Amino acid sequence: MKKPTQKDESDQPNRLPLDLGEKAVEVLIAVPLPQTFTYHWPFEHAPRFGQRVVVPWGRQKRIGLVHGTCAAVVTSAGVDAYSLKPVEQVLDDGSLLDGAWRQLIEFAARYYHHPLGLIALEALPKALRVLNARGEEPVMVTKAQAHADKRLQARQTPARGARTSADHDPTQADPAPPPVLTLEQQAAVQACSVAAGFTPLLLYGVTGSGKTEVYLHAVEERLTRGEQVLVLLPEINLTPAAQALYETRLAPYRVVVLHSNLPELQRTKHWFEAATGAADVLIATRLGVLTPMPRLGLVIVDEEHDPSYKQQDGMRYQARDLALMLGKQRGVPVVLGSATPSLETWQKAEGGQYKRLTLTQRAVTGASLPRVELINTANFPAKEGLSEPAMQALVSTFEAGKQSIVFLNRRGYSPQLVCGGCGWVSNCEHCTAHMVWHKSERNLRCHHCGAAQRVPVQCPCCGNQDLTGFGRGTQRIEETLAGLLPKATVLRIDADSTRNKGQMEALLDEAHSGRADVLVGTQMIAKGHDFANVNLVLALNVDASLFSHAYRAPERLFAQLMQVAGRAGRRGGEATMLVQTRYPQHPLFEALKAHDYERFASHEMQARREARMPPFSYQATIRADHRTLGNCLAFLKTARELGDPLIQPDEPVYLCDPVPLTVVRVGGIERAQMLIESESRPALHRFLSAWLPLLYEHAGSVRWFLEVDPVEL
DNA sequence: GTCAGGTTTAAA
DNA sequence: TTAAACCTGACT
Repeated sequence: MKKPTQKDESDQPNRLPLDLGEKAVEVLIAVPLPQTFTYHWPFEHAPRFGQRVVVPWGRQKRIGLVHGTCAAVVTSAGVDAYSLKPVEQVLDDGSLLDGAWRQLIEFAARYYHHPLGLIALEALPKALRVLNARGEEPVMVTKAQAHADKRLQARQTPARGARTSADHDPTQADPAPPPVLTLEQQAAVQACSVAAGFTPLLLYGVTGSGKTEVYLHAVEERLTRGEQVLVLLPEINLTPAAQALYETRLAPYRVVVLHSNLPELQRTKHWFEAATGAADVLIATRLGVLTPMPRLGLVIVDEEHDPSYKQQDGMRYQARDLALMLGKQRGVPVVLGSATPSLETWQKAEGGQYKRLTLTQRAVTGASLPRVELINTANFPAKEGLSEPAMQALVSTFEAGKQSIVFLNRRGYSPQLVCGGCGWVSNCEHCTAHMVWHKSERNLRCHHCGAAQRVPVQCPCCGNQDLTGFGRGTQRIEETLAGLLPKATVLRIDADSTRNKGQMEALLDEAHSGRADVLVGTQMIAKGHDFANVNLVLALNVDASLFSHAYRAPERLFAQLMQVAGRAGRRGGEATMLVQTRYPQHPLFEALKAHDYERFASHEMQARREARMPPFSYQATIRADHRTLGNCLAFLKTARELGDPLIQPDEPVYLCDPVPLTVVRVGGIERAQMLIESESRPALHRFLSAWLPLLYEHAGSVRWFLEVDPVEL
């Protein structure tokens, strides 16, 4: 495929520049091509950046975004400048997409080497980027603006610190008065308010130290200045509680939420409110970082270390990194909050590029972090997953009227079903993975491709009826606990039990009300929830992550364990966390016992430095997908041959051997990848820019994509 | 000869 | 990304 470079005027002597005055526009279209598309502008009024237009596209029509005007057009291959197709319709009488927004998406396109048109249009709500059946769309901006003005008028200008809505709503019980800030919290809030211009701040605080209170005060302070605030959270699950809290505490300011599970209409409305400036606070998951916010004054990234900030398809961006760029471009402070910062962030804080605000104590007086004890499974073998001391602790916690959390990062009943006769295992026919036995749903499910089937009554291979589950997931532990504590209420919180709308809230309600005695769950229960009565945390099945060949696995495990530990003892009293492991002497546990993130970080940082791993080097991967692994590897091999001559001697870039992914086949597609490394970020990017155009020409039927700063290798 | 299915290509 | 054109193998 010939890939024309936009406005490439070099080496094309026989092409005539054509003066179209202001009569041509460049339009962004949602197609995976790096260039803009040029159209004739037949209207009297001038085009504006960000206006949506309807343009002919092949034999259909598409919505595009005006990206610029061009005075002169050079005809490029296949395009006759005299027959530029005209823009058919202008959908907006203004534009909500300002220069600041443009800067951010242009940065994202450059940094992630992803087509600008795709990024720009995918950042808009669906209703604004997809032509409806009638083929015409209303003119939106005036309407949105009018709506916004109405909202602004409806909101009485609040007195500083006013909390009117809570006072006036008789249906609502009096909320607890906001807690008094500790000195550390006050200092952190102070640092956020004096921050002027782009200031990256790391709010480093142990779990329960009241980071949320710091956010609330910092946000409120920005709101009184008439600024907007963007609050990013790692998971959709965390948004309802955050919304409720921000709404009561910051009333009557307007708080809106944006995430991918929101009904389409809501999403459009909230986006408009943020983009027109009608909303004051936007609480959002990673996709929120690309929302235009005209009065933006502060960005908060809560749990900045969380891997969910990394988008894992399409443009594979890291929302935390884009949030920092957003802050830099807009000249506003960015607060990154975490008890266990990512090593990338920690390195910047240690180096002084980020200002560190530390909260060392739990905010509730008398609340302390749980005592961490390791149970060596060599000495106390586990029966049905639970060792003797673990069972005793669960029983006595229940008898004392306290709640326990059992953390096991694996859902389903058993990770595989095996035949006692012939050794058959429940492999997925589309993936190199086992199908997980879901006992309560009575099926086998592949967690990679989603395939499901009934549980066979007998072995499909030898007919033996002796089929047993191998390994334990949350469902099986739930069953075991029900047997161990027959009088207790055991609740399971994982992706399966919270699948339907409202289920998560219902389960959390029950947990908070105290009706539940034991909560079994995956990492989902570890994140952000403020359980008052939990005194025991039991972590199971952690050993796989200790020696995983994925180099970030220990970092993730440590963060998860610190996070679940933080669910215990939030309202005072002695709390305990038990970890079942065969390797109690592992240094990760030493740091965990001391609740010492810094020790863990410096140990891990040293290892990364020695291995020249991020953050001491910069990486990208090329992934290749095809039905046959051979084609994937062949493409990557070609890619490497194309890349080698592009490497500059003074800017070393290393192309590693192409390798199949650990899970080679998913949904019948085989996958392989090649790692590209450099100790210089600019060198890496210069190389990628030169290299990628060549790959477009050699892909054939292999599907490929680039990932910058990959998290999983 | 027709049909279903996958693959390639073009889009201003 | 999307849709139509193009190609291939299976089957009446």
